Amino acid sequence: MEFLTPGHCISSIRPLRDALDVINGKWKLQILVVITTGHQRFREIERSIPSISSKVLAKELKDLEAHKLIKRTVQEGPPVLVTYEVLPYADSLDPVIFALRDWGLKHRAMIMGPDAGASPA
Amino acid sequence: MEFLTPGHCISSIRPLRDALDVINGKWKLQILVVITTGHQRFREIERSIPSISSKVLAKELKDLEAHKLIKRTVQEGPPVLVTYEVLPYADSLDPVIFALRDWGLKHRAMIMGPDAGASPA
DNA sequence: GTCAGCAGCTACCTCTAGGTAAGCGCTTAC
DNA sequence: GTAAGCGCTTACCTAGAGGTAGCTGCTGAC
Repeated sequence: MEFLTPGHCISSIRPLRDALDVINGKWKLQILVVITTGHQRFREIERSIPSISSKVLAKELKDLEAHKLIKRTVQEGPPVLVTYEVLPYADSLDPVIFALRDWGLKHRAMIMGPDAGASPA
Repeated sequence: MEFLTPGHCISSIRPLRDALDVINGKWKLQILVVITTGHQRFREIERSIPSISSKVLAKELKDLEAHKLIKRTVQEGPPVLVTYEVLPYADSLDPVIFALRDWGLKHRAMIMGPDAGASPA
């Protein structure tokens, strides 16, 4: 880590805090992934994320919308439909999601040992 | 995001959760960065991270140690010294830290507008 | 009529992260 | 002797994250 010299400490920490302030909690990135994979309806998203509740989902969706990461669209009709989609800006989070996902895979492998390639559930 | 098709949803989410379970909270990555930059002593780390308390720092350091990300070394002497250093395994988190840091920078720039390059504090 | 689905919202609770303040035993410096 | 630094620890508190349950008004299927 050549760029991380003592003097640059604060300048490395502040952006980290900025990022963590936005994507904190355990749900936001998961929700982004799920919407990206094509689940655009509220109930659909809810069912795609194990053990999330509708209350939490509603709150997180509002947060994500406030941060300009997703867009909520209401299709009027007699059956009112709501769809969520990720905004282009959310794509900038891809490196974060990839890095986290990769590390999660490695970490699980390290904890389970090399003999546990694909654990169920 | 070509790899993210609906069918692969769960397989993308689980690693994400695994990772978030380990580096949750707003402090752990910051602490790793600070130790990496050469601050190895408790008080030093504490002073390097704005507004962290010794209580929280002590707890987070224990967590990081339990996750095999840092090592605590006690140098006996009459003045007992404790040093913390990141373990090689923690380097695997570099991509995560980089991605987060970069995104934090971009995000701040986007929020502040292009006219706010380097804000004070 | 009844049940299910849609997209949430409300009220209630618990649990944890985290903040505040103080103090411990030790050592060195003044 | 007093103050300050070291590496913490304890006790107390608040804020918010998150879980549980049930409900709304609407529509469509049986």
